[in-house]
Amino acid sequence: MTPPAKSLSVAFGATAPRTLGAPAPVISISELKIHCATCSVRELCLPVGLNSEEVAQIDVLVGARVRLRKGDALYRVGDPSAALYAVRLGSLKTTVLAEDGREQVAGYHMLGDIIGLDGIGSGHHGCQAQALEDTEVCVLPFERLEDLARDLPPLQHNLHQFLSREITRDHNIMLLLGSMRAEERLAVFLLNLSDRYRKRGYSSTEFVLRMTREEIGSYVGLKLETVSRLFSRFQEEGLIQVQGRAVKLLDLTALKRIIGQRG
Amino acid sequence: MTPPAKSLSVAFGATAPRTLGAPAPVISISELKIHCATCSVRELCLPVGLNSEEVAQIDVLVGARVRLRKGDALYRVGDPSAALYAVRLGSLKTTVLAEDGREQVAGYHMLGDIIGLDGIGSGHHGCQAQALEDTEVCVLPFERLEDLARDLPPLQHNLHQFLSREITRDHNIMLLLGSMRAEERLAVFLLNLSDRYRKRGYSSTEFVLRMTREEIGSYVGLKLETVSRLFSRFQEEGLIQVQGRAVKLLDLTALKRIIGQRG
DNA sequence: CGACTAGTTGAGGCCAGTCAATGTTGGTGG
DNA sequence: CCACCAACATTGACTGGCCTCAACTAGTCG
Repeated sequence: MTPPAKSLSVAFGATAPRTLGAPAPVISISELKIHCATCSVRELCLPVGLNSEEVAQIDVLVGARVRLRKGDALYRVGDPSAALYAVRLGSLKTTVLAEDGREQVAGYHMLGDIIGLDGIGSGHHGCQAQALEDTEVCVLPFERLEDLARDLPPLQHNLHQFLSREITRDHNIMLLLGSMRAEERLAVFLLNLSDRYRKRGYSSTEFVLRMTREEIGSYVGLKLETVSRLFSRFQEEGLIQVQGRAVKLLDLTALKRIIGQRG
Repeated sequence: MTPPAKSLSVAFGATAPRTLGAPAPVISISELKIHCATCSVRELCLPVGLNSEEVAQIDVLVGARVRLRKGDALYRVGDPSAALYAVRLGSLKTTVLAEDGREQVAGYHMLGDIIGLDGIGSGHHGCQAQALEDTEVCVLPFERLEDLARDLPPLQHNLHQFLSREITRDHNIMLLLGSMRAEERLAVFLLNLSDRYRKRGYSSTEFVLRMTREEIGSYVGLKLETVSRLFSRFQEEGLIQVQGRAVKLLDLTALKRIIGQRG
């Protein structure tokens, strides 16, 4: 349909990252090939067994890297969706916007996460992805991904797994938002982060939050003051230690015990 | 991999519907072929243009129908996931379960909806699907669906659209649960139902709810008493007319105006 | 240094939850 | 056909958890 090289730059033109409210976006697009075969996050992006020949085929797929500075948007609501993105470095938040301007953080994404899955259906993004710090993502043009998936059943299955897992993840957040008390929500949030850091080889008990209290609140359906108060209370109770965005989880068992406790 | 006929009954053995709490499930599985080509809900299940030859191929895919009686579970949390299901008749709810037993309704599904999308990733269902009335679904064995999708790019794309749309839908519910007031939530719920009935050729202003107040409440993050009170208030204000589960929307504009109004 | 953003903490209010009593509906069996 | 029962729904009184508003502090960046 579209010539391989060209389609990529078209995709970029359409989904050009830009600082919200800023007039002229400054983005670095590295055309230097990053080979999946030597990429340190490969086992996160491509979890099931692909042999080296198959990985080589995926290498062809990966169009380029995009570098984002803190605050830059990778894509915004309504942008045409032409690609998925694999987080190589840094982290992002995705937010859904209501018509009246209300914002809901739909997810926080770090190393190895695949984002942009929501745009495939309608052809344009239903949410916005924004870098929480300096960030790098690999671009996976979706049309090429579909083509390749037809030849590589394991890749096809992988893709379905990513989509399906995202649905399961969202269901769990719905459970949190729909039926948990403030305490529980924050405990779930912290334990979830802990788990994800652990899986990536970082400390699961000591990390730096990349988002503000307000952003945390938006994610778990609370106001920023409530988040702040709960952090303080958890600290008083010896569950955690907080110093601004630096968090240390002191008592994982107690945190887990909070979840499921009725009022 | 698995012989076509056998794999189907295996799938049924694994995901056998059963009444919750009932000792012996009574399910009707009709082995009679329903041909997609003559199915009245085809344009809902298969939205993009497939030619008649391609539809014939999908016919081969559809394994059987499952009949469910009100209350029967199509699948439950933890059941191995081997198929997607297309709703041919009736309606279902899907619910997520917390470890402590709390239940959150994740969605209501009617004519033409595809469910079971959450199970693909992990290989087992992360939620439970239960019939709200007498219901019939078509079984789409997932392995065969993946095989066929490799030969039929439009089908492949369709599948991705379904998965992606489910994600977008979930994001919108997260927005609702995370940042809307009770009034707004119920207005969104009613307008969403209205819209879906309209798209299916039913009245968009007069319909019968298939779920209890408690189930509505679970879906939108409210208690059943709050749902009941709001229905009464909407009626007093002339927005709707309620008689048990029969609902008539009298003022769609006013209902839409509710959404986005800050406390 | 001043302006700004992010975070903490307190006082008070309100929306939705809780508890409880009563009404309504639909299915079942005598 | 009607009596009965269980599930569902409505409504009221009260409570409480989280939000709102507001003051203050701590960093950060030009």
